[in-house]
Amino acid sequence: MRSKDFRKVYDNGAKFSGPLFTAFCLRGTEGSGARVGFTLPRALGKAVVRNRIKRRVREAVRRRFGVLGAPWEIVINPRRRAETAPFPDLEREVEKLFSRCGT
RNA sequence: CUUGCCGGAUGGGUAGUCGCUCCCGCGAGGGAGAGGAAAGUCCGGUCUCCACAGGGCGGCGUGCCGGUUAACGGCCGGGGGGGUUCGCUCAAAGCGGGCUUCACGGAAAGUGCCACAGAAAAGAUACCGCCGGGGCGGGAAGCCGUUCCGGUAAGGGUGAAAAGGUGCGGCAAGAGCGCACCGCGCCCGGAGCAAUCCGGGUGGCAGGGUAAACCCCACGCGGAGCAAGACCAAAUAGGGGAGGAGGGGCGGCCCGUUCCGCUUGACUCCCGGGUAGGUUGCUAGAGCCGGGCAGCAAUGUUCGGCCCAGAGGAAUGACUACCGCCCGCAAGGGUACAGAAACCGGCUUAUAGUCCGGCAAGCUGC
RNA sequence: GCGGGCGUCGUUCAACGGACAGGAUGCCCGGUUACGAACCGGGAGACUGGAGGUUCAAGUCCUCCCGCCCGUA
Repeated sequence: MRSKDFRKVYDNGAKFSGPLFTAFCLRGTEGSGARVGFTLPRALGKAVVRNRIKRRVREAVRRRFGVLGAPWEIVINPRRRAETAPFPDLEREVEKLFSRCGT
């Protein structure tokens, strides 16, 4: 069912591009919690690189999760730069995305 | 001492804040949490399910000998080739040592293929040359030219490869034709479990290469894979069974609403298969650490101690500070290869620094 | 997890184990034309993905790596 959810967000969601990642956002049904998914294709690098990117992005999302008011369903496609970019920059980008969803 | 190359070992540490997965606990809280290769998936097993009388054919794999193991194409030991280096020796040959390397059964079972060159490439062969004899021509003659018949594998030339090698004798010229040494085959004796080695005798010598060409011989192998497999099990559709109206249809008695039989069947109950989903398999094991014993070793065995990730689109982290190590006067920079997916034994490949061993250069000292 | 295929001039395809790895297209030069296209003539362009091995000889056979593609549960 998870891959169906991803499909749904890709097909119907709004697209936001940034320097560190591309995100697809879709307003979820009221009552259910907000959900964020990540995609890490092999093109991003080997397993070590993919793991590191995922953990940094997830940490940034975790720290700014409160900014998100409504139960959005968001899929984030990180770029390769997300591995080496300074963490505050990554955090700022995530916050920008979440606050735009709020409006 | 400094570089470079090749093997082997190792694979940074201590705190703080905020998180993740699992376990223990009523709770507060506590505990555990990537690797030597977790990688490539090149081999072998464990474990599951499926198949299976026996035998033959076929297919795939392995290939000196012995050991080791659950098993292996791995590992250990030994043997035999090749390469390199050192020593013995005036030198060569030879012998011995070190290092290193080898898919190392069979080409006297059969088939195929060996380009070009070359006379000839596999039942050998006579192109040139060499030697003997005959004919013809020239010349006074020695002899020269030419042609025919025969001998020859020493020499030339070709080739990756041409029917043992070197030396002496021998011969018309030659030839293992004879002899010595080396090589090879066979026989005998000895050492060794064996591969094989050593010694003696004997045969003048079998006979090109290729099996990572087909093949022959010996040995081994049933097939799939944890998305294996097992259990629980919605919704919807459909299947089977039981009951079944006061509904529909057909039939029985002459007819029929009363009676009886058959059928259909709303509806009720039960059953199994099974999808989504969930649970399990799932981590105590050919396990790790230390010691003893057996063995040259791989390895085996025994005693004591320890419990060391189990997730499931997948946790093991993010950030900060300080200390290591390397580069730099400093500011500062660098700190490899790389992320478990049922589990285990190997192989292969990647790897910054640091340490150990070996080799090769260069510099320096005695 | 399992099992199958491919890698050759810039591109796309050839090459019984045997000479200088061959076309097509593209590229360059010259001709033709008033100038181009088309056409004609000539030329360059590859150590066959990498490293070893077998063989007298390897793009081809064998082993190990690298990269890419496909099938399947």
